[in-house]
Amino acid sequence: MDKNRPSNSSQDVEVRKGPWTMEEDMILIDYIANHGEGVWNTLAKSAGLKRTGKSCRLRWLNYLRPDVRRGNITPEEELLILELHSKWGNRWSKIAKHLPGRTDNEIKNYWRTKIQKHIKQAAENLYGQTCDQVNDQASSSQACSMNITYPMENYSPPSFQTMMEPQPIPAAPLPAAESNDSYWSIEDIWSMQLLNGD
DNA sequence: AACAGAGCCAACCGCCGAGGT
DNA sequence: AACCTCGGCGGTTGGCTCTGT
Repeated sequence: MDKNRPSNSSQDVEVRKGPWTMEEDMILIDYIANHGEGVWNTLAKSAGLKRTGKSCRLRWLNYLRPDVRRGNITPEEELLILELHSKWGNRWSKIAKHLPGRTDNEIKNYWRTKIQKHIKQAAENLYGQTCDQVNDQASSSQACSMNITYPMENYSPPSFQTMMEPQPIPAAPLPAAESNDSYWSIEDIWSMQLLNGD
């Protein structure tokens, strides 16, 4: 049984799903502006929205909140995401707390699209195999499960152009930090992410 | 211009832990 | 202690948009 099933009580109130309309957005914004965030299920009912509390919360946090930043992830943000992901793995909300205005959902989506694509490419370049093949091997290797971190205070970010240009493939999967002017290249980080099992 | 595939992202789903009764 | 409700989280999906052929 789903513990999060909206508490419709006895009367099966119709619950809307799918994309939010502008009217719904306005209702939600207006209600929160006047009453603040409260118990989401109550809020949804009181505001007259035929949505679950969870849906309202998600919409507000990921889209309607005034401090939500939208648009491209900056190179600095990308590096921070990589850094924090290496520490915490898929703890998106935790990572998002360190990126003001970014939501966990946005970071998660960004990771799945942009960064995983780079990891896949790096893996194929490194091993001449498909990412699936590499993942199969990594998942069976104890060495690949270790959590590699790299101190941010010692990190000197490369330029955006450098990051986006194809880098020479490192000879070893885990190059020494000293081998590249004392900081990790973006490809190194991606490779490490790969070997961490992601 | 039309189609197919890839990319992107908003939203839903299911699980878990906290807190209240 | 057991149960219930709620908020929060990570994973997944559906559909829209973009890009290449």
